[in-house]
Amino acid sequence: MSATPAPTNFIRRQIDADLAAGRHDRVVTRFPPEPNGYLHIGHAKSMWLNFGIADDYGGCCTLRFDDTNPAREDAEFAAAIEEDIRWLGYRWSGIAFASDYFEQLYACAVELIEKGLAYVDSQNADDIRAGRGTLTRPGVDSPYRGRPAAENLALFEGMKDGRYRDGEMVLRAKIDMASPNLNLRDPVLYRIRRHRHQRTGDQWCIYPLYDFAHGQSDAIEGVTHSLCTLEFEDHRPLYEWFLDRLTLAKARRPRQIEFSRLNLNYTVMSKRSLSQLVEGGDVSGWDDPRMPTLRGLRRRGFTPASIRRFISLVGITRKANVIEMGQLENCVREHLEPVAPRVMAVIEPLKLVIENYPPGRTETIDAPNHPAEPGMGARPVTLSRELYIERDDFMENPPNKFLRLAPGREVRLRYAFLIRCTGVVRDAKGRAVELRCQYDPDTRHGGGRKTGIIHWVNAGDAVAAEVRLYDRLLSRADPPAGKDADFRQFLNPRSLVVRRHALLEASLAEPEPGVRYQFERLGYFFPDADSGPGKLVFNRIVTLRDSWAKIDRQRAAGG
RNA sequence: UGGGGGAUCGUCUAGUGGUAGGACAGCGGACUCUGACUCCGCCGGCGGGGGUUCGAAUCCCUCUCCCCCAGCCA
Repeated sequence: MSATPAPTNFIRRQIDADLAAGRHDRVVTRFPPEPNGYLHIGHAKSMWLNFGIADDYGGCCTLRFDDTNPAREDAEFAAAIEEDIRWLGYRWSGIAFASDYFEQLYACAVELIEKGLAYVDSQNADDIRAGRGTLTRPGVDSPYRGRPAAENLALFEGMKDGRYRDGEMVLRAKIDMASPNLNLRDPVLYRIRRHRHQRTGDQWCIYPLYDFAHGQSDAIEGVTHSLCTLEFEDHRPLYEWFLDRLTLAKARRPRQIEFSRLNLNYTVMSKRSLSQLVEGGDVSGWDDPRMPTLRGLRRRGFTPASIRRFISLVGITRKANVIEMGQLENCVREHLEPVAPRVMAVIEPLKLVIENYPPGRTETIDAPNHPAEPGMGARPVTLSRELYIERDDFMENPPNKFLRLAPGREVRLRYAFLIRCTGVVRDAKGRAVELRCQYDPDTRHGGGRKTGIIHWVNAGDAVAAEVRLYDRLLSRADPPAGKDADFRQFLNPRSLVVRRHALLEASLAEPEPGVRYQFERLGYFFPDADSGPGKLVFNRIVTLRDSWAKIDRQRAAGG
């Protein structure tokens, strides 16, 4: 067992310094999703950080929904988010909504107006955009920038009271239209939006924007460290600009610290891209087992612990990164290997008849549920004259290192005896449909491993099932990312392979709820939500490491 | 080409003037009734160039490359 790396990072060091300097005497963080979609594994990084830090420092972490844009948000998303957070294993110390603070935020806006730091702009969106300038050219002042405070106050109140049309005017901070930081070029604080809000209903027709709501919400909640992703770095001066000027919680200001977001290769992570997959029908929904959403990972069979472990391994820095999917896969293998009960299942069955095994006879084998954990017990497995093996475990003209079955070759049936292939029954097209074998009863407890070992199921009592084999969503590790880039052309056509005629050993007729099984030699599997009485559907969470596949690939590549 | 960030093995990450370490991947081997697991070994890195210093991934200068920002989204 390797030593767990010390869970330190630049953020924790900053917190240590803040505590040492007496800037704060406790630690308060928050996890602030917008309830406009489902959580994905990138959010897991934020949760790991925010909840983890609060926990380790004896502080608290609230769940705060950033619900400042009623046009995009709804209560169903909020409920789904809560469910996903709990599933991942995190518990919030309190729950809040930015909309809880609408009244206070409004008061903050009034305070800014009174101080001459905000004004109502009657330009339309296009004019505001034009006036903002560009990356290299400064903006120009709005013709309404000089409105006296009293007029702004009256206008803003009118906005609140619904006396103007949507988009007719906005409230802007009066900062600096020539700032090299575009966020400081008189950012919009409030817009008029007549849209029923999931929580406040029709009480408001003006809504604050993120930049104005977030920092103040942090301050109201007593957040000490506001952790967010790197793209908000340029917003920090604005975050602080408000805090510097508002009477709200001036003494103990939250500190915003940014870290880089999580990226995984062979998939996409942005809400935009994920929506495209769902809307384009490329996946079955937000919980499709191929999706990097928490719901997708959950349905696939990933464990919360493996995801948390993954995040802890990946670490927290400010560097752009793309983590290898293999890292995540390894984490779930690492979790499941010592705990997953072993069973035998044949995904693509090929019939096998043991010619010298008496018809009608059966025997029962006690197969251990785990090779290294006797405490996990054993289950009975039936063996008889007719079995099914994996089609891949037979090859007519095997290459050198093929340790499986082939005409004339010998192999061990897992937990049973050696068999030798003595004949192949073929269909009209010459495809093998049945193997004839002879077994050697004296090899039942043979020691040492001299042949290959293959798994099998008994024809008489095997259970039918559908098995869904998942692979990476995309065929390309680094798909095009931009707004107009079409990553969908790189969808992996084999990201889902359905095997409808799999056969499982009889013990799997009623899978234990919540248990991830290892199908020996194949991978880890979990019952899909589509499973029901009389219909078994298993998802492959991840394959086992497979050095034969590697040899095979090399052979194919090298000729 | 304005501003803000970032560059350490293939990938992620530790390091904060004193032997560049870990994880994953890869390669080789041992073990094995899972080509699994486990174990052992190997491979492989400080973006480039200067400077300071007894000593630099770390400090200074310079160059290069990468990411983010022009929503009344978050």
